[in-house]
Amino acid sequence: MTNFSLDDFLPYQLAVLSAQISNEFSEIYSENFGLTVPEWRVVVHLYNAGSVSVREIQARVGMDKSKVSRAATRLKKSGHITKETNADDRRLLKLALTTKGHALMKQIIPLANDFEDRLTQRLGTNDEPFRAMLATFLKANI
Amino acid sequence: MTNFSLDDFLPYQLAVLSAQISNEFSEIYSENFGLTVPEWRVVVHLYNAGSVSVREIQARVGMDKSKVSRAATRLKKSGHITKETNADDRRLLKLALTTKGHALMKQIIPLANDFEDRLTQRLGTNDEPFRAMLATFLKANI
DNA sequence: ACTATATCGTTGCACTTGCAACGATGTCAA
DNA sequence: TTGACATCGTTGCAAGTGCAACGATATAGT
Repeated sequence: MTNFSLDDFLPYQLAVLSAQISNEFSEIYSENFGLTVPEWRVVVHLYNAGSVSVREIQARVGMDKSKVSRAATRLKKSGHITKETNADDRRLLKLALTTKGHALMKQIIPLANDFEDRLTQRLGTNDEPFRAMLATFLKANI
Repeated sequence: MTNFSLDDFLPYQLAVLSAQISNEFSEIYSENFGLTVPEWRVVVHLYNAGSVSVREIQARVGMDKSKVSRAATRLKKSGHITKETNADDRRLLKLALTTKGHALMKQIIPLANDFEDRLTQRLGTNDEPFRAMLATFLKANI
């Protein structure tokens, strides 16, 4: 009697869609540059925000601080970022891109933009309401 | 010069949105019924499809077969499903809900529907184009 | 100055994950 | 029938995850 179709269930649909897209995109920065998803997020945020703490990245990109910390450790080892302690508050770190990290971003950004263009075409969501909904939701939930 | 905002990047937006929703919904079946996400997906599919193999679940709900296998092991231990070998092809399993598993679904379905209603209200996506896009994309990519 | 409390980033731990390899079973061609 | 190959579900393993606990540092009240 009671019917329920997983295919039509919005949380499931979003999960599948998101996982699919995330996998496709991660191939770009994984295969070409050896980055993981958390590393990618950290690098992007540093590119935008300059020198920031682990805590700030955690708050802004929705990752646990241990995830940020470990991504930062790997990124430092690979030479893409530096880690200094903040002189004003020595509990804080100052993460920042190195020249190498910056060069990396310069390479990835065009690829990311291309990917997004192709994606919006595929989804047919170049029109605004969908994107506006996403932006509103994200701002409301961060 | 080259600018790039993670907040406006569609794959990132979808990932955050999906993770947020998935966490919220998983609280329902996790706290109330002790299910994990893979277990939930297996149970739902069995509820719809009756008796099916691991392979079929893997194909239909987008999970690795090891994930399905482990979820099935846990679900059998908790008494929600049975595992028999298919007599016609003894490589295959026949997974099926027990009475207990069926009763579980009867309890969860209303909660899932309520959750989805509240979610579509929150997102303001009760209108069709967004859902149609999702459905089209999923069918095209499975 | 001193104690209690809060915050920051790291780490230990148990758990999950994806992937490859495996044994078991089935298929098909010679 | 036999042998080569494909498919199914499970498992070993390395890596990633969330969470709690920790040491180090800062803040506030007395």
